[in-house]
Amino acid sequence: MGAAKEENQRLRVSLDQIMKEYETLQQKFKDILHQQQEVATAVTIAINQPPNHDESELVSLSLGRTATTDMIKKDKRCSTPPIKSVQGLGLGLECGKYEILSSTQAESSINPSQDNSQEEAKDEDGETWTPHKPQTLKRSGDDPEVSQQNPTKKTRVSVRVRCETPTMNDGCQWRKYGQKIAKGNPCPRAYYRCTVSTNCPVRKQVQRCPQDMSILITTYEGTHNHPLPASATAMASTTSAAASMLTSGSSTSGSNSNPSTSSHLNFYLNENSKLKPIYLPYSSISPPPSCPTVTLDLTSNTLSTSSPFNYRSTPVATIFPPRYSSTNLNFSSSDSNALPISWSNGSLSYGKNQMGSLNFGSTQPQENIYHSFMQNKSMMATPATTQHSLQPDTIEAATRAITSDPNFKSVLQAALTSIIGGGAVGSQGGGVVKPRDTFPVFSSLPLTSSMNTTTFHNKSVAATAINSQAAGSSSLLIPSSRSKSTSPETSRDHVV
DNA sequence: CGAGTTTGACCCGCGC
DNA sequence: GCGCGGGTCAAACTCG
Repeated sequence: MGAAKEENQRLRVSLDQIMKEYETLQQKFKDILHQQQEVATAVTIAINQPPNHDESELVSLSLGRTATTDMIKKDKRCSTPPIKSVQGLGLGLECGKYEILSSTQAESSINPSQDNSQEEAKDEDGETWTPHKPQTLKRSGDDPEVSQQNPTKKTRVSVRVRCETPTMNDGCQWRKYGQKIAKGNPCPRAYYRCTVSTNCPVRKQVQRCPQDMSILITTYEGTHNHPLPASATAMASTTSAAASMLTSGSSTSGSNSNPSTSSHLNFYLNENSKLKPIYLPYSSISPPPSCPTVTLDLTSNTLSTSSPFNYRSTPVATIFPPRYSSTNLNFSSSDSNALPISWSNGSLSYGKNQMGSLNFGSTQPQENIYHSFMQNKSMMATPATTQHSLQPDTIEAATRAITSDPNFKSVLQAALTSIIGGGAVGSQGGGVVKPRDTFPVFSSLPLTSSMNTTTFHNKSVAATAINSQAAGSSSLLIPSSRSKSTSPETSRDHVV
């Protein structure tokens, strides 16, 4: 948040400066024009210098705003700096709108992500994993580099979630084709392939985390070559966004201090600033280094009952079918209109109803909350205690690192907006964040007071919120020991 | 009976 | 070249 505020301040200052220069230039231009009018005849001046031409030239100084000419006309001779400053600030806050707009345009015109192109080249010319493939603008210099690094490597997306069921319902149809006991993990690894389409190349591996049996690790690989069910779009979007992050943002940082060490970006959906990750850089499920992997870690295992947001203490019933436990990751849809998407992995769930509202809240009954809480507490005492605790400075450095990565921001933005927007994109006008169930990322936003009651007319607003939040929220933390020193070029695994 | 699961065998890449 | 381990195949089996 601090970084975002500073950036806002910088933008505001620069905008003010530009506006002053603009006014100065305008005044000079007026003077010149006036002098010319005095020297030349009134008729020739009127012909050679039509006012519109002048104004159109001035538009180019508008710092990338939409810069309608009528606005220039309004400002033409009487500048209104305060209003413009607000506009300029609004520009910064609404950059997500611009990006989403651009990405929407990109969806129809630009070939999605690098990994998709790789997979399409390798597998088949199927559809992309998701229409909500995030597009990070202006990173053309990155992707070719990535493609050179991994010309034929498939990008995997691993999702870690607390789930009691053997497999999580992500909306797709899967057929199990094999099972293997991996070395170092007593839990067997199951292999599934997508059966929505007969020749769909997408496969997934499901395995329990050896350190914490309640954690289900699902690794997706490949790109669907068929339209996805609505209930599967969210997961697909998320995973593809994460994969895109890996492929797009993996060439920006410097050298890796430890090439053999995977780089992990831990995105903890957690309201608690104290990070207690279950952090398994060398889990046996980790694929070989030849396969870059993004890990979506949704196993946030802390629960702060004193949290001001308290989103877990406001259970939202009937968001997902009751047959799923509180630790279930559920993308199934029990209603064609409603799309109950609940990542109720003990700390996060979200759902979108017909109104497109967004619930980042617990869906579990109170007694389950207690059990989950106790479970989480116990689990915090076992594997989490083996993790190194983060110092505030490292958290700050990590936050700075993560916020300095535009690829991550855009991808995270796209991922979350794809979830938030879901099927309502363009049709239902977005969602409403419920104040009490507000996802912690939203909660600590400076815009919270308005966002709590504001309909997301554009999913990008939420994306911008996420994006802004990424600048300093305690919900978004990185173990700095890795994020600072590792390079995505040589690090293939990313825990998000 | 068809669809899905199980499970041993097989293939293949990688490290030594 | 060999062994190991991950990934896949496919026949047998189960279930609705």
